[in-house]
Amino acid sequence: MTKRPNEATTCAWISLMRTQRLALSRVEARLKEAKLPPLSWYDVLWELEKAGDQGLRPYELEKALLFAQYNLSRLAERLAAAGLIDRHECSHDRRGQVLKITARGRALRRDTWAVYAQAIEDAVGARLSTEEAETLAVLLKKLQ
Amino acid sequence: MTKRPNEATTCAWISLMRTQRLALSRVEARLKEAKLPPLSWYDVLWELEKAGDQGLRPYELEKALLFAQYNLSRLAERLAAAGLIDRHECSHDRRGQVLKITARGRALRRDTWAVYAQAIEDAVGARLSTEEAETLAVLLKKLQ
DNA sequence: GGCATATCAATGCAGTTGCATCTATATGAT
DNA sequence: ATCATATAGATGCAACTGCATTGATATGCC
Repeated sequence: MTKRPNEATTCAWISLMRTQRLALSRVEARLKEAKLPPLSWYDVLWELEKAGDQGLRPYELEKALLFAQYNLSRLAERLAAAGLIDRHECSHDRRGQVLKITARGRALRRDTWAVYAQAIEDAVGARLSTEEAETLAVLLKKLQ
Repeated sequence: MTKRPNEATTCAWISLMRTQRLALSRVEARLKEAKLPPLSWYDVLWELEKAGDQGLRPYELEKALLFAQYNLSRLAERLAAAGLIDRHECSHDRRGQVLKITARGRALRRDTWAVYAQAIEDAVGARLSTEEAETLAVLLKKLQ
């Protein structure tokens, strides 16, 4: 069945696209200003830090972060080149590898978070009450 | 003053980033499936169609669509090459130009909307009540 | 085991984006 | 009018992304 979006739906769609772009560009600008790497680096480092010693497989990161396979492959290459992660052989699947964060990676993640947290607070926290933020998150999750 | 984002704020931030990516990729996939150009083309064509006969200056489009100047410059080049817009000299500002949609451009915009509208309905309309969509739009606009 | 199929990750190539800069013209101050 | 500054838009180059494909291994079926 085909059904046209109503006014509210279209308006929500447009707001979603615009707001995300605006908010993201503000936050990315802060990171750049602080000479920190882009958010995608943070996202990978944080996932790996949470994963701890056992690390994560690239395909697990792909799913967790919604990255395209080839993008993650290249991002991992850059992170490894920068000494922020290590790529280990995977013992029980010789096609694969295991990514683990290094001490340098943890340090950079921590430094990035200092700036990132403030930027999130400015972009979101300062503009919504706690209750509004909760409502927003709930509504957004319905779209996922 | 520095203040850390609270749980709700962080959660809203993450949902905003993830949900937009997911929703956008679903919609773009539909367009691609239908062999239609990407959303950025639609956005420009629609702005120009709304602007009517007098067209719009590139810098006006930049502001309306939050495009970087160089991106719009190149996008306009591609749209013009595809015969979807015309670039006219600007009578009262010889640095500038005026962009106007062509008949082909209008036709493509219309065809794109048929698919786009359905995709928005599936990505948003089908997942939220009208009231929820309105609330979502209001909350998102507070972040702009 | 042997083969067909699926999954993991890398990569060549083309297209796009970001950054910095450039040219041309407009605007404002004197 | 002259000059300094600001704005409109284009562009060279490097980085990144998307697409399609590849190589390597794993898994399921007979």
